[in-house]
Amino acid sequence: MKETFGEYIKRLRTENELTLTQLAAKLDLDSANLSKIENNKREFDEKRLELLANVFNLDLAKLRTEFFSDIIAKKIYDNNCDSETLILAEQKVEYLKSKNLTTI
Amino acid sequence: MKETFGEYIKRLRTENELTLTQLAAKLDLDSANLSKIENNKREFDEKRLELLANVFNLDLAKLRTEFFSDIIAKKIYDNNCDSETLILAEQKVEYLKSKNLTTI
DNA sequence: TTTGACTTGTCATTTTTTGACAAAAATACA
DNA sequence: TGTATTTTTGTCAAAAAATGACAAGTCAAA
Repeated sequence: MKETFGEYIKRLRTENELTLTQLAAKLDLDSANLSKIENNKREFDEKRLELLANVFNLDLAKLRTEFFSDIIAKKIYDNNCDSETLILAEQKVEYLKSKNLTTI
Repeated sequence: MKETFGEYIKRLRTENELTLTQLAAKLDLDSANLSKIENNKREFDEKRLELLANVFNLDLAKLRTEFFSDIIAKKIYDNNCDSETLILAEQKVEYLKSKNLTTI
């Protein structure tokens, strides 16, 4: 079963026997805020992905996939989007690629 | 072939022979900003979806699907996310549903 | 009951988004 | 042509959202 990005960080942290304070320091983050991230009450900031990958020796590309899939899942979930949304999104990605569009 | 949400609005507008100014007024929006939306230089604001549906007599649910798929597609595209991202996202949506999680 | 680990609440600051307007560019058309 | 209309682009103050920081709370183990 999948987990949220916050739960993923928490698992990494506990498996590596780090306290919130210890990991927060490595991520240049307040431990209280890291707690919120782990409990899905704040978002992890994209700019810390590389740092996170280094701390736990993770593949950055995979971590990015975890991260962005999480953001997308939350958007779908929070807005009660129907099952077609992701299918349509995939088509639109292809369209954007084909047009080489510069979006906002 | 799919189109962006902005292009979709532009098509609706021109097919219905409205000027930017005319449609912008109906959407309570500055025509200059509507132009930017149509040209993928600004985002359409979710709060105007219902208004848009009314103006062109569209199904709001379908319009929402168009809208959110667009946002997701742009995120994927802008961040060069790999093809697994959407698959993972779908799994995470199921996970969120199963846990009835309240996200941010 | 003290200590360390974690959680929650709050708020000023920073960052991002939005609305609004001016002006330039493109288009239509007499 | 010249002029009116439409569309696009640039800019910026104001509004909204995200972030960092810190205080104070709970909880569990020693």
